[in-house]
Amino acid sequence: MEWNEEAVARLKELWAQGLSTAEIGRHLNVTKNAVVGKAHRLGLEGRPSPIRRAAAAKKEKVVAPVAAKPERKPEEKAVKVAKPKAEKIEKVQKEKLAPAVNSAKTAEVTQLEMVAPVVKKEVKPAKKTKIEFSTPVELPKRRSMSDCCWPIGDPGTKDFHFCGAKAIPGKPYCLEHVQIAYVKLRDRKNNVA
DNA sequence: CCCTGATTCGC
DNA sequence: GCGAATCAGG
Repeated sequence: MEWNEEAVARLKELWAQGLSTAEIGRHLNVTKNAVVGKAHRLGLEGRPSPIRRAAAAKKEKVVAPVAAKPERKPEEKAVKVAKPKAEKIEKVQKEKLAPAVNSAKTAEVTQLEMVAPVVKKEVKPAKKTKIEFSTPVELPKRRSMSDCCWPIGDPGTKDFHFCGAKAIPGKPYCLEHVQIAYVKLRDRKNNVA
């Protein structure tokens, strides 16, 4: 991909509009990786990412020394200095210690087992969730199963009601609302634009 | 399994 | 510099 000025300009614009990297990629005929890679290199401010590698790494470090003395002061500098190389070394060491353990989650479990190996097989019964109904609102009743139950108006308000038209056999909605209700994910996405 | 964005690293 | 591969969360 040749990132000429025009391509970069479009990338920046679409990025600023909040489009996803994959969407921008579609517009520019490149992959999302290309987009995010370029954005990264351009120093564009990233959007909220689902993953937080830094946070995850921090958590690992916090979780590990559970049994350690709590008196130690946090070593901000030491954390800041950590570099990719250090991460690699850490990873290697971790693998040496526990070859089968790779995720932070399982690492936590391992820790717990080491602390209290006797109870590791304890099985907790399924949680019972108590369902409470708060100030029930009288809902309009669908007259019969053959009536469309597409909601109209805001639930909880007086004029809220169901469509009530003749429903398509086997479906809870009439023809009009069946068409709204059953939309393929991809199409819905494109329609929203 | 679909999506997301971020990072790594061979090219 | 580039972006596929990979990671990791939703």
